Amino acid sequence: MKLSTKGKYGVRALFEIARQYGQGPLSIKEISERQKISLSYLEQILHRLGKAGIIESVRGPHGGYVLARRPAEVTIGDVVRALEGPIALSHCLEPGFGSECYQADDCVARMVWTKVGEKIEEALDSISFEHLLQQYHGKDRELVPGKKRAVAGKGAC
Amino acid sequence: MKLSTKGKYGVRALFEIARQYGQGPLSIKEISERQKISLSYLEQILHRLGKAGIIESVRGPHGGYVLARRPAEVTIGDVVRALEGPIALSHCLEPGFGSECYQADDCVARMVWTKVGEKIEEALDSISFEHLLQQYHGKDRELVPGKKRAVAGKGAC
DNA sequence: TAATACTTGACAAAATTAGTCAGGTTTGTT
DNA sequence: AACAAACCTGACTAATTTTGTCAAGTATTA
Ligand code: FES
Ligand code: FES
Repeated sequence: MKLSTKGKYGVRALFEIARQYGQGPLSIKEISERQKISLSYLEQILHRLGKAGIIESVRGPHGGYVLARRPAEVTIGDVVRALEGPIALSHCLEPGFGSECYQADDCVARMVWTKVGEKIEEALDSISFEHLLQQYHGKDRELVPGKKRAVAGKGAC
Repeated sequence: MKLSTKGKYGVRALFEIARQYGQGPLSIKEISERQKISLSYLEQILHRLGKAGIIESVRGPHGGYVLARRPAEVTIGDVVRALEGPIALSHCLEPGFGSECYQADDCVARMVWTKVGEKIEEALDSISFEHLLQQYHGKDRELVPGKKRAVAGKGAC
């Protein structure tokens, strides 16, 4: 039960874009540097978020990415669904699959994974980027000399 | 966000053991046949469940596995934790890791994945095998001639 | 004492994930 | 018009994890 890096990087990248909300586009290069995510990999991630309608791209010089909606209207769930596919704990609970599963009406486990999946969605959808921004601004952020910022190792959030 | 087969097979195997509760041990071979899970693979799974104190093994002829507690006291969460490790969406949220993460106090994502993780645990722990048994017995289980029973393909629950 | 059943650890095939790379195309600026 | 900044696309590969298999045990009881 781990999140893939796509989901984690996606949230961090989108957080940077959300932070910029109302102040023009943020370039992919800038995001890559601030969050220490490989530029090429980030392209894939942002592209998916674009296709999902969460962000919009502005081309040309001084272009970049912009949030497509207000931060309060973008949830962690939107990002996770866009990057990790639908929340279906088992393959046969995915949207199109239901009808194919010939033992659906005799499957004890179905109820279990369905219910847990619903709870996960609930939790993911209850957190918006507005919440993240509020939390971020609420914190003490003095620049102590030796203090490091977001360096994403393998295990980082 | 998928469950591994270990977790899914584990629940199905334990369901069979729970069904047998109070009627002596159920052999690994029997479970393997009823749920169509490879015997060798099942050994690994049951062994882990044993180490976690969820089941007990009875050796010798007519031996097998028995639930260590009443079905109502074994939850899906117990099984998932035993087979997939602690529910930590990100590596750095795992039990022993917290102190190592040097950016924990400056990590926006931490709150998100912690909260979602808690919700998942809540959902998993709210379902016991007693619930599964009740649901199972509540269903109409007539043996219609052509009807097939649990054949676990790759995508099955 | 033979048969049944659990125990352990090593190993390999398959699938997935994570990330790179090499080209594009679009668009604002000069 | 030309240039450069920035996004777009798809193919490709290395690393990791998952999913098992296999072999050689040890324990127990009919
Ligand atoms: S990276 Fe460790 S708390 Fe987020
Ligand atoms: S196997 Fe399809 S519903 Fe469970």
